[in-house]
Amino acid sequence: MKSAKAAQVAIQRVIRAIPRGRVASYGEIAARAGLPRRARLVGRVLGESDGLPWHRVVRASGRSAFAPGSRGFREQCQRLRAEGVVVVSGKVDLARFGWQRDLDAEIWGGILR
DNA sequence: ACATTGACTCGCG
DNA sequence: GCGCGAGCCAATG
Repeated sequence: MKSAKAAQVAIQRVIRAIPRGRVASYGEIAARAGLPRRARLVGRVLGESDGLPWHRVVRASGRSAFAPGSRGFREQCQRLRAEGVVVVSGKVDLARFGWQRDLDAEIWGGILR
């Protein structure tokens, strides 16, 4: 049973699991929800559901999915910075704040060893 | 059933 | 880094 509703629930669950101070891409979320190639579906669910940490979801490039300067764009940058995420030129460094691509430990571990 | 529409992604130039 | 085109797929009319 792979109903659309089941997919929606799976996606919501994954998004709620994104740690504070971290971000994840649409494709990443879809994959983690067991729905490869469903990035657009993630966007749809975000728009229809509320109560989700939508601001922690960005494009694969690290940029916001909202148009630069738009309401949602500014709101997202603001919320992210509020939880410690560094946003440079409307972009997040996935190597440092990406959820899955958590190179943080390895990078610093290597330098500070 | 067909066409359009995206909070997307990737490869090319 | 930016624009373009192609691939993608559920929802909508």
